[in-house]
Amino acid sequence: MAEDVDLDTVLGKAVTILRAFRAEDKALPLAELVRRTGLHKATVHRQVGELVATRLLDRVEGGYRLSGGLFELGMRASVERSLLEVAMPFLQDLYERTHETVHLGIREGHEVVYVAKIGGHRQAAAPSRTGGRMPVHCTAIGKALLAWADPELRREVLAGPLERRTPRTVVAPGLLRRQLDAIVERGVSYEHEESAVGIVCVAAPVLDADERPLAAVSVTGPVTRFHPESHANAVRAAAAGIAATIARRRVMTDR
Amino acid sequence: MAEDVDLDTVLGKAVTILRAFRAEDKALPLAELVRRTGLHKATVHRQVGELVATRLLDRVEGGYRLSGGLFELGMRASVERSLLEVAMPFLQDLYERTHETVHLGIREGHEVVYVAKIGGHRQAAAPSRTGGRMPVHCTAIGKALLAWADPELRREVLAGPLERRTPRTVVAPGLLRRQLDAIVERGVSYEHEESAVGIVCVAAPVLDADERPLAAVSVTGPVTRFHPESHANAVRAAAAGIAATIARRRVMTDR
DNA sequence: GGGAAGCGTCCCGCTCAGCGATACGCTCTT
DNA sequence: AAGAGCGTATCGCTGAGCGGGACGCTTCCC
Repeated sequence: MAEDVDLDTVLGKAVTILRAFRAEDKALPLAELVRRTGLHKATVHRQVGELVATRLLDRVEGGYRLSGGLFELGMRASVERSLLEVAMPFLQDLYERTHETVHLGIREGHEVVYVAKIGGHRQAAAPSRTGGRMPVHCTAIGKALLAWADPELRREVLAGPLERRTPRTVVAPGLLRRQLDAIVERGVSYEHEESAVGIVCVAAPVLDADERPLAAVSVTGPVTRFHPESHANAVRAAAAGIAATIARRRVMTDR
Repeated sequence: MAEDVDLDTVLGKAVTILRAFRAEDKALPLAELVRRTGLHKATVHRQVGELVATRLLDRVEGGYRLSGGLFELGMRASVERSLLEVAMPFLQDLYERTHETVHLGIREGHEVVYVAKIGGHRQAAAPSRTGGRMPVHCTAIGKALLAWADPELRREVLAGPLERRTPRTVVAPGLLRRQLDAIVERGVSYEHEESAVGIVCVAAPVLDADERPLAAVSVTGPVTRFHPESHANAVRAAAAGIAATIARRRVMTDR
């Protein structure tokens, strides 16, 4: 999946085990962890015992699962927290105006990490999850972040392989480049069933004083009833509001 | 601030260091970590180095902070996730009807852990944070969870010391017991400046088929403009909706 | 019903990763 | 100048962690 860690330090193994869990897993049996991590059975067994003792894992019938303590710990991560606290009111407004699924995402490497996802009863069946990842090139948020990114990063992504997620995923570097240029000009990015069939999306970047993208906001809906163009202004306004608040409070000094 | 772990296993130390971070900390210097954990300076130094290598900590100017990777990991914790996914639409509705801060919390020991907090621009200055903790006896959510809890747990809390947070915190076991009984009868719990001055709150429990409390929902506002009684029905309805959805989907098998 | 496969648990000797006392260099403050 | 506080580096000792292996259990299939 992503970058592996040290592999043979105690902590490295523990983290490898924790990362073996996916969001969709309810509980994983020991053998499955052995398979996913490639570690020795005895090692995983012992390690997992310690992880339970330190309350990072819960032992449940059918195996192990990530504990609530880990959830607590994760919510203390400062960058995500402060961004989230500033952005939440604007995301709420956006949801109220559209009543469609609202996302807040940041870029990490060539992927988008969703920091927040809020939606109502009729929300579209988007594959995104809070804390989940998606490639940058096939989502509205990702394209917004990429459009305002360093030229070097943009080049990297355009050069690297562009994974095809649906028939409409943009995998031609030339086309993607033209889209990115258009995005900067318009101030918003669109996605038309490029990451999941039936889903469309509009996003706008949260820019700092130097026009660098800190995050991006999006509204997502099913292609059957959702017209991204008609929400472009709302999304732009939300992103601008977040940016202004950040500038005022001077949160997020780095990254 | 709760149960410590093993202390002298590698993982125990690492977790102790991670737990030394509070939600309000931006970045902690090495020396502060040494102070909070009580570990040897050299040990913390090395350990912290490895935590950075495993991407659980970020090194930033001024020290270290919990990384985005930890946030990701935490969001995969299954219990919190599934509860949150089911509850979110109802919390959104509740926010839209009240435009005050909405909380979702679960009980862990004698404390409440906030799983979600959503609010708008005018939100009350509540001390709660997503992933944060508060004592059960001084919050509306806590009292709701306690009112429907096992008699044994109720007894434990009533017997234990009841920390005074504000002049209005209920610290008399007799009074608290009478409140809890009234809560069960009414179906909602109230808090009048018992955890923080200026803040009032109304909460209702999410009950499973056996009437055991899985979580609780609350609406919080400043005492100056917010009248908890007038939102009791909305909170009750939201909690009931979540309970019904859980029953239908049969999430949260245990805990 | 017997055998094989998969799983969780336990054991045990080897070795190296982690330990913490100590020391050093740097930046402020006094 | 001296001292305090901090981050970093060194360095032997030792026991925690390692992984090959064995054992008992259940499940599934011939």
